[in-house]
Amino acid sequence: MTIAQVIVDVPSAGTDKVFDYAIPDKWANIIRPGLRVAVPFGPRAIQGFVVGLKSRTDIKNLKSIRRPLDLTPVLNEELLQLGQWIAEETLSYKISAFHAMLPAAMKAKYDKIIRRTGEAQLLLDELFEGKQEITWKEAEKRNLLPALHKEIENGNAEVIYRVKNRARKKLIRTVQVNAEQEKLEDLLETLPSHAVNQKRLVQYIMQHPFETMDASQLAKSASVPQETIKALIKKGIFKEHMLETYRDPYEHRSFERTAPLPLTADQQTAIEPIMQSISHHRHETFLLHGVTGSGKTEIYLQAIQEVLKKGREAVVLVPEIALTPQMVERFKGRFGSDVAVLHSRLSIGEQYDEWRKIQRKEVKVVVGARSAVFAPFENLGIIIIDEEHETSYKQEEAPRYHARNVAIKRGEYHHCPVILGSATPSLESFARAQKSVYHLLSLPKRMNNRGLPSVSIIDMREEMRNGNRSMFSIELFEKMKDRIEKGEQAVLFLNRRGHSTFIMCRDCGYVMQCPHCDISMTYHRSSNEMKCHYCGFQSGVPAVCPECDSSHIRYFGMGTQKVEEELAKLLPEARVIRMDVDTTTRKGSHERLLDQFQSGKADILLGTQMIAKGLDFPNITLVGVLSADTMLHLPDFRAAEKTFQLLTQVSGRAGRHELSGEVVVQTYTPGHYSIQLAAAQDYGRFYVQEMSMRKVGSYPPFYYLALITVTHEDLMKAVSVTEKISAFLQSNISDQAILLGPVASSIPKINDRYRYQCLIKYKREPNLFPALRKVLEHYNTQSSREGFSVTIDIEPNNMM
DNA sequence: AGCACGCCGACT
DNA sequence: GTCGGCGTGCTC
Repeated sequence: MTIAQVIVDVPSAGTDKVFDYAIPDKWANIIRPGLRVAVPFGPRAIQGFVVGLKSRTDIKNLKSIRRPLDLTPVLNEELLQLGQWIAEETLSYKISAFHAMLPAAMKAKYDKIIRRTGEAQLLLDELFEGKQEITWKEAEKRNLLPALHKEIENGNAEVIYRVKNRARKKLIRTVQVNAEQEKLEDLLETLPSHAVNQKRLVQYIMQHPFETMDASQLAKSASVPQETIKALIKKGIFKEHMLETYRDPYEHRSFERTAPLPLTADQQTAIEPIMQSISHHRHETFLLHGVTGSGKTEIYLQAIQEVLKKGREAVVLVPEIALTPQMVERFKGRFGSDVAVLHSRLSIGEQYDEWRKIQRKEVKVVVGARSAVFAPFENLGIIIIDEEHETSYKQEEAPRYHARNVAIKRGEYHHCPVILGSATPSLESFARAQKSVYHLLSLPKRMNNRGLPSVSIIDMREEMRNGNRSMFSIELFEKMKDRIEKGEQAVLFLNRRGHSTFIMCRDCGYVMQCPHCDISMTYHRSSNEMKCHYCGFQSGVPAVCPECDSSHIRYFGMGTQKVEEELAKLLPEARVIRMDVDTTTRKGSHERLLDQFQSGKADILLGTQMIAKGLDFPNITLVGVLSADTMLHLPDFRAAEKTFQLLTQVSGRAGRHELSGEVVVQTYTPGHYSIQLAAAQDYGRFYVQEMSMRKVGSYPPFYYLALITVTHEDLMKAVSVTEKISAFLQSNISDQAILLGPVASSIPKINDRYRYQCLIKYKREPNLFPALRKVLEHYNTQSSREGFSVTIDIEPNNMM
């Protein structure tokens, strides 16, 4: 007998192991590693992943697999191994890792029903309303559970657990005419006179003969309702076929094919080692450091072309917010229908279909966000990560994996190159390139000898001293006016949405805080409400100070809404588009706003983070950064790096084509090296300077970090558990490692839960991971019911 | 995670 | 005496 080893769909420390199941004979040829199966688990039925087969087991009362949920494995041998590796590296459960690697449609839904088994009885008839079964939910709602419980005990009803497979394929109904011309004519006469639709449809198909046709399209063309077609199917006039199809998110778009562009000398030099690696079937990680507009994408495209020529496949990762139609167009334009696109703005069904195209080998290239790194290709020839420094490549929920590490792992397996591209590489990557762990490739110049935009730094303290209390410096204001007159476009960047960052009482200093989080609330003018950007709590705006009843309430700080208002006042002739989370929540709104801007329906694009990337519009000649300091003062050792990256990225939006660009950076700390060096577009010097800061602070890339966060509703409980964990870890690490804390998190309370944490900085600590594992096992099983949550983040993006 | 089993307080 | 509160431990 063969036994299946199964990882069950229960994310907990106690169940994070293999469970053995017997394979019923009828499934013996189907059940293989990588397949999803429905298995009994305690009283329930749940989903599981087969990870292996074996011939014997010590388990006494072995249960059997109920049924397979797939016909072919959804995870191949490589991905099964990769999942287990991710679970180890990120200290998460195997089941969570498997789910992260698959489209959401593969995650099973469960339902629970009560079915009657006994003979017809008066009471049962009443409970079931004459039906054979009712859902648990319905029984709960109608408060029937106590009565039903008795019937279950008496053996008149049973509880059935069902695993629902959500991975549904979309089917379309097609029809073929299954009747001679004569028969149709007969029908036309015999149909009753009121059957107008059927008559019209028969006439239509007599005039427009066809082989096979999509039923809904036929209904539309003949202008009859769908039911008419069904009626004729019943009469045997049509033969129907259900045809499997894909939900195509780019159905109504056509992409113009592009040919490879001639490479510049710099591009040629950069691409050469990549081509070598491809042709020698060799794994190597390249860091492609190229200034904005230096033509990195063309290198990607030509490297991919080479990979396709060799009959292998390519994965391109792009930050989620940069996955604009513009970006997709570049790949679809070059490789046409060989491209699948994967990102979170697709519906679950669309994601599943794109994934199936990859699995069935109908595409050769995948362009996608973080999770596309798991594309189930079996013959990978290259993995490209564009904007490799982007923090969105690290998943913020468990499993907290970094797509860069996963890509390199897969590159090793497939013996293929991994390209990390950026104008502002993360310090970690650049340091590895310096140590020749990665192979550094540089593109120091912009394409076609276009100069980098000129950057001027404006000291806002100086403006203030000169009596300008507006949010725009004289220079920025004049330049905006100038662009509007010339019909050119400007981009204004502010890393903060809402209207005012906080409101404060001028008499007593009261600042309105979120009652659930330890953070000040942001004023939103459009809805006239105070919002907490952490938990979403909203409340009205106080007319008087809740503390001292004073009416002197002032609005401090500026957000995008406030800037929009100011622009309307100061530059009423300017047409402004605002892009932030508040204006782009609806599906497709992101794309629509950018289209409007591109087609010249606005002069100024005002926005947050999301406009910093990938915008490539020829008419932008001015970029204004309203406050370069907002990020710089965050309690984060990467604040300077993030500021540098952001300023460099934003500046790169200007003057990418014929017109030259200018950038105005407003700041209260003009002397800071991250601002100065971003203005000079001098990555090299920034790297040296920032590395020395990191060394002094014992931060990455000199040390690795592990952040342990404990949350609890009760402050004292959170503190004491963090202390215990910290003491335990201290005794399990060497004196090479540094343990900091316990300290309150930089946001000490979110959603009514207090947050305490400790941080470990380490270099080589073989005992650390086993110790962390123990912490999780202990606190997540025993204490979860006491309301603790303990999370461990290896190499955290931020310390909050 | 769910669910059953089991051991203590407040009711018909 | 029993119903039901939720603490404990198991699920192949």
